[in-house]
Amino acid sequence: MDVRRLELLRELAERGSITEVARATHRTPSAVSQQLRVLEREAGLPLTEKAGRGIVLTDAGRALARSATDVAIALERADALWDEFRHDPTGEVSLATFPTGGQMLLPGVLHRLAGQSGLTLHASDRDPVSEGFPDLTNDFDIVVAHAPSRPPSLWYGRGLSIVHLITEPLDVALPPGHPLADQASVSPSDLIGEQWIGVPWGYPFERTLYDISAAAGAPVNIVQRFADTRVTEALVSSGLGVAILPRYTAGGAYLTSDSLPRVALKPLSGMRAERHIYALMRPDRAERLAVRTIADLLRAEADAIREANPTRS
Amino acid sequence: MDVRRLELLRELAERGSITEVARATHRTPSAVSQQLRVLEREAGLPLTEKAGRGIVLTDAGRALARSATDVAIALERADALWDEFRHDPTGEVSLATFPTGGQMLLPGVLHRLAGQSGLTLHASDRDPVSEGFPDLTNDFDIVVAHAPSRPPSLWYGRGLSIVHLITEPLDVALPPGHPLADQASVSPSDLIGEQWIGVPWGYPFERTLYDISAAAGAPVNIVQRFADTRVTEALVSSGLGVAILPRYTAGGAYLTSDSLPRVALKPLSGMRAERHIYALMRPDRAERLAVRTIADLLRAEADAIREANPTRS
DNA sequence: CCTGAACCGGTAGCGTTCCTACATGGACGT
DNA sequence: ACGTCCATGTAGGAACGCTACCGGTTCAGG
Repeated sequence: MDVRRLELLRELAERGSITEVARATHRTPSAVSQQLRVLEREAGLPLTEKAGRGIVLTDAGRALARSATDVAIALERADALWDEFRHDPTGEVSLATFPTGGQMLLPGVLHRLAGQSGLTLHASDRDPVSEGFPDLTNDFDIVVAHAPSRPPSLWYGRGLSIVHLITEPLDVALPPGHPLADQASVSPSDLIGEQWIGVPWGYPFERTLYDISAAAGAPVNIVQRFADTRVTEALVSSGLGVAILPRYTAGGAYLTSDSLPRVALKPLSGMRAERHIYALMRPDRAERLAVRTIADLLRAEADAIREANPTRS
Repeated sequence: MDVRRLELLRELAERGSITEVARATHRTPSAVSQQLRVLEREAGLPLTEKAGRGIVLTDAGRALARSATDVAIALERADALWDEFRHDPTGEVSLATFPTGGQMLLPGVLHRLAGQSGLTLHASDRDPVSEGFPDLTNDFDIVVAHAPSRPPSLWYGRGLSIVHLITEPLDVALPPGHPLADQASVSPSDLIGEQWIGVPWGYPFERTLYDISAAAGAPVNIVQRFADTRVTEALVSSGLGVAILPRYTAGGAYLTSDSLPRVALKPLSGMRAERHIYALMRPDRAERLAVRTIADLLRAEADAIREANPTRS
């Protein structure tokens, strides 16, 4: 039983097709197929079965793939151990984040990282359009994701390592001269009749809009829908409506001219409106010293942001 | 970082010399040396250093070897998992035991095993002369050992898997017509003045003789010393002295003629006299389904023996 | 119904890897 | 000083895993 073969089985379990595994591991599909065939012969029972054009794992195959994860974890832990012996968290770490998460965390992380030479972070942003955001952990060491509720139950089933980074309040963004802008906080009933700048269907903050609607007992009137909070913020700033925006990322430095007015962020009273930001990692990758270092930096930066913003719920 | 190389490092940590590792893994010393050299180059720091004719591991080498154990455990667990999927605890298990341990447990275990075909047990006995009994775990899947005290602290340091099988009382063996043979139990002071059949220096029960001597406040008079309990028992049976014998193994069926009288076993009162019997396994080997099956049989047989002998402490 | 796309699997051949056989060199004991 | 033991180099051979290429199957669309 070879570890490399087990690793292939594991990739197959996570990616679902031999071609995808081949692409991810820089091999030919034929090579992958051959190795899996050898593994199956060693196992003595079928690990895959045909399903249409592709194949699916049998129960035995899935179980074996799970144990392959434990092997990978032990291996990466050994790797990390001797990295520690060299005091050398060197290497490359890839990171994917949703846009506002990167905006909030990456500047600080990269500044902290400037001290640590030899450790390079390749970050890129992805739109959290699809529900398959956790799938990115197959291709990135760290995936910064967010969810409205505390434990994203869907993620646990995949055995992902989950690090909670920060809980970010979702505020109501108002134009500067808005009547409600003088209040310390606004309640859902205050907002009846407002025009809303929302997000596209299925996007993150939609749930909060529903909650407001339910709490106020009146529908929210969504006149525009944008995925990019910069657009939303520009519209709110121009007095075209109100919106839900995350507290630590809205009102930032991305307005082109300093003379332009910003938005007023007001906490929502009488209801819970927040999003939880997590770092997701495949458990084997989470063992790498370089990955753990970056994860620690992310958490440190998130803590700094939380402390710099006094709680005014 | 290859698993096979890590495994070699682990073997080196346990066996101490490249030649021994080569012999154990059916390779040439040169091959072992080459692979360790590659591993060292990958690690980027020295794993071994010369010591006289041989080599010793550096601290880093030992640490890496420890993590290699975790990898081996994960691998064996995967192996066992798919054995379970096939409902097939097949394979060969090697076992080493001290003589009376084998006498007590092996007949029952082998009978129980007769039902399970495809699983073969290769057992052999070793004299527990040396202190290096746990070293046998390198060459045997299961080592049945005994110790006078509860947790043999020396064994824990090696990270061995330890399964407690049974606590066997150590009784006083008396000739059938001996004056004390009518009592339910005998105390150390009862035994003052007796002639003892002991064990060679450093052998298991010697400590109990010391304890008796201390409790009685008088020295014990050891006139003969034998390692084999059959000899001891034959002498006691002939009225040539008394001895300490383990309750479940003494008085057995190994007297040649049925007409010969046996010995009377009397519990020692007023002091603790017992030995603890354990199954020792290297943790990776302990994961194998076949090994676990045999270990379970050992424990079942030990439980049966304990229940068949009512406690009359 | 036929065609094209997507995917899995088989075969031949090549490159890499890892082992053996043999030889070298240092450390220890007699 | 010599033999022994142990680790470690070098050359060659065998095995393994990959690529390139081809065939078979399934499914969607005209």
